[in-house]
Amino acid sequence: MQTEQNELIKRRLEELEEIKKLGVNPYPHNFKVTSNSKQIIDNFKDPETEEEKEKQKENIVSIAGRITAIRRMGKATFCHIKDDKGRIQVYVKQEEVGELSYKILKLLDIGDIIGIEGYPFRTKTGEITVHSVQMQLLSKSIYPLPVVKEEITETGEKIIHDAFADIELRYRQRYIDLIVNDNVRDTFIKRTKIIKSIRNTLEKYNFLEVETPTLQTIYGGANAKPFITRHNALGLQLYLRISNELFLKRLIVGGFNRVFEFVKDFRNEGIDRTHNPEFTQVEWYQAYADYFDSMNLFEEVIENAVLELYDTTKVNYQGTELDFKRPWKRIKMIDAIKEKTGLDVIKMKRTEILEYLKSNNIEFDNKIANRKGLLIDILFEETCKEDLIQPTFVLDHPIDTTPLCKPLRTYTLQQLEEMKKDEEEIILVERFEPYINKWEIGNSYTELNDPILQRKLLEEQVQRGRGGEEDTHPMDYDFIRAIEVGMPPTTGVGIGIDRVVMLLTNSYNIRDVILFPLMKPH
RNA sequence: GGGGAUGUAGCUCAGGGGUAGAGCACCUGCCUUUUAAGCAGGGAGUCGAAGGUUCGAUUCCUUCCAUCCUCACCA
Repeated sequence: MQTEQNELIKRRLEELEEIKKLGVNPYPHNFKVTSNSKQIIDNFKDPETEEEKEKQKENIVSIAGRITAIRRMGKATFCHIKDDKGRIQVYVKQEEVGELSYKILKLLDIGDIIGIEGYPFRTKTGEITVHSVQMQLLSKSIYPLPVVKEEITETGEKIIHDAFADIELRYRQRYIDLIVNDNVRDTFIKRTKIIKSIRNTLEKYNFLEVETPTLQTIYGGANAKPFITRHNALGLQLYLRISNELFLKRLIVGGFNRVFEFVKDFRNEGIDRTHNPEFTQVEWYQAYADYFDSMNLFEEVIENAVLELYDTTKVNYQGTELDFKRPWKRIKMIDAIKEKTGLDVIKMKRTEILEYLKSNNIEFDNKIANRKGLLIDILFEETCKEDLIQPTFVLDHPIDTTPLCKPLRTYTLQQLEEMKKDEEEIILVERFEPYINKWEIGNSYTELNDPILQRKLLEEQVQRGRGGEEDTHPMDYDFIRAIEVGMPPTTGVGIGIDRVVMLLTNSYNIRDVILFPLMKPH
């Protein structure tokens, strides 16, 4: 659409000129607001006598908002204006606001922002309305908004006409989406409340909120493809973080015993309904604690957020009732597989698992065919994940799935040494993943703090990368040094905020919980 | 990247080989308690883009672009 050529825009530009000719600044600098739509409606009391009615006229409020509907009736006009707290009807009579103001009003459109001084009253049809004694244009809109009309039928059913529903436009022009669609507004308010609640719970337990770099010279803390960028002055290749894990652990080494950070992570991978290239996580790290402590805190953090929003632990997501009440179900990955398939993967040979995967048409990257632990992980994902609807912790993954996690405490040092020599032996680590509605919504470890093993595991990752495996963890010698300096026993957690918000706001697509999701330019 | 669907007025949509339709929005007029306000009249479109077939394409074909769904990829 060519802005200059659009008839509606042209018309509005003409109106703008007319307003200026009347000596009125269409973009004044300020307006004193003393109330809002919700407050007025909540505080309104119907007068019981004529005397009271007259008295109410002295109760002048000042509100401002955007015009969302206009009904002109000659020398009087009704509009609905929308402010930060909701919507309210305004009644303007020429006789009362004066001829100039009424002339201006005639030049106004849906989308314009006005200030109103007046007194609340109830109309014949029963709507609480501000009877305007003064009206001021605060900002003239020249780009036409979609006009959404609501009809409330006799049965009380709400019908929305001409909703602004084009998904692409809604994402690309979120400012319009927010003006027009109340449920969108509501979702993002809830998003903020969820983040605030998580922060509150962590602060209650004396976690310190910190900030770590987004631009990193070595990325790490997860297995993912990074975005690559460049610092000109230093002539340096940099990465946008895929995780902040290694920095938060450095802080644990540095003596902050409890830290957390809300971060944008960036992963250069596919986009779908649960993945956006930039997404939000909160990670926290706690010294002198293990993954059992993390499970407890995880449940509490999420349950608190749900309670904060809904005063109940039950939430409907796309027709499924999810109950976030603590304690959540806990199941070991190995047991989940056994329950579902009858297979005892610990006893099985690698080749037997391979055979099972193939005969069940489960696809996987051939490069990992010789890694028994990763095959088990795939087997789990393909067979068990679909049943994980209610909040469930899946525990104790094979060590091959991560180089940053500590083996189970049940192994003796000697056992571990022997297991490492035998490729058929599966070392399990103290890791858990919380699943809700089949989605991983986080990750947690009893963190590896043995510098010798840490170095060895990262070196293996590098070897695997050279062998052609994708998304292996890069070497970070400074991180190794930090662990060598000595990290106390520690546990850490990451939560995918976007997915949690999706679940708690009944949002189908991750883009519905990200204000400005990535869109290709036209 | 594979498969499926969609793209027509500011918004929501219908239509269909012969040059474009509705409701709302917009414009003009009437209207001082309306509320999907009403009544009367009017204007508005490169039919996503580019090629091709055809006397003629918004419609059929091809390619491209964008979006959604789905699969693959993504601890």
